[in-house]
Amino acid sequence: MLRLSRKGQYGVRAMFEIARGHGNKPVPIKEIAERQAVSVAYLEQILNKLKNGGLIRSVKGPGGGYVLSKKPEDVSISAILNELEGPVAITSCLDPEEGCVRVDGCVTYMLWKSLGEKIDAFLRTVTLKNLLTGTLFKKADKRLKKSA
Amino acid sequence: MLRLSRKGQYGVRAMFEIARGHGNKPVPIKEIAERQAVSVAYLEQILNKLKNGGLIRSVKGPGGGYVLSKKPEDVSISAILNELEGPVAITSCLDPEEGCVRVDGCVTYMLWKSLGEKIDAFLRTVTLKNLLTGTLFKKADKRLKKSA
DNA sequence: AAAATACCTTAGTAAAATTGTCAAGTATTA
DNA sequence: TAATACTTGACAATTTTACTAAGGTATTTT
Repeated sequence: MLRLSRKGQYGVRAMFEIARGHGNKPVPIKEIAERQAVSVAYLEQILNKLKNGGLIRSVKGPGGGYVLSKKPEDVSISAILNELEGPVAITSCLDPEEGCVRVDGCVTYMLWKSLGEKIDAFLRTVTLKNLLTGTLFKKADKRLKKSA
Repeated sequence: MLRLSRKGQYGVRAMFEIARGHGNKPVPIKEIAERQAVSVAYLEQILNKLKNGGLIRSVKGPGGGYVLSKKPEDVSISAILNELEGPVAITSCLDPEEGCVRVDGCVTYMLWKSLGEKIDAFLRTVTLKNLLTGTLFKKADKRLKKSA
């Protein structure tokens, strides 16, 4: 249950690939597609959304490709998934576009809302930098080093 | 993103209805269906799964219905959703039945695994009792009262 | 200038998952 | 023994996902 769509997964991995090239040359879409074994055409749709969201910029022409708009440590997984799939909304009544039908006495409303907030809070703490360095929990790691 | 299926939502609400009658008479399926505006036939499938999972028992004959197998405080949301939809598996590579294809260097593996664990940890802390009393965060509430 | 490279956009579509319905039962008790 | 209530399996409608296809635009190197 609660599975993330492949689009979201591809998006995060694509952002990771672009982040790897941060500071160097732009990363061409073809290269990303090969690494992920996804078609260029499909990846284009995904990167297009991320571009419209301002997370990446594109450089046209030979030698072109995609570049991060911000530093890797300033791009959270939450931001990426938000752009691709909208906000976390465990139930439709929590979706800003749909809204709750049965207003009266929705006992589970708070449950799903809380869960959604927990999830997003976690995803906001993880950035591309964390993926690059392999340290998922920055603060936890620092604490460990201090106490060691 | 990360939406829970209606089956899961109905299941939790149905368990809530059954929990409300805990200690009294069994709750007939017809009553649950009316409260939730779902067909009896569909609800039957859901309750059947929950019954096979040992979360509820059924009482046949006139005056019969469904009863909780355990006390409300011993039934977590995690247990309910697990029975209906299997374990939390953000990606297919984390699904026990599918497994990971690209074994080498899956940078996002830990990310999705950690997220899944966070989610399940939260859902294990919330029980039907919490829904009944309206106190989602038992411990947090107690702390607040103490410090007040 | 023109050819090559690479991004950009929209429309459509096949497969899979979801969300149910329907029919024909079986078990229990007033 | 009739009424109530649960049980099971098949299957159909709808929606979502995960793409493919096709044509276009922008930039740079030669």
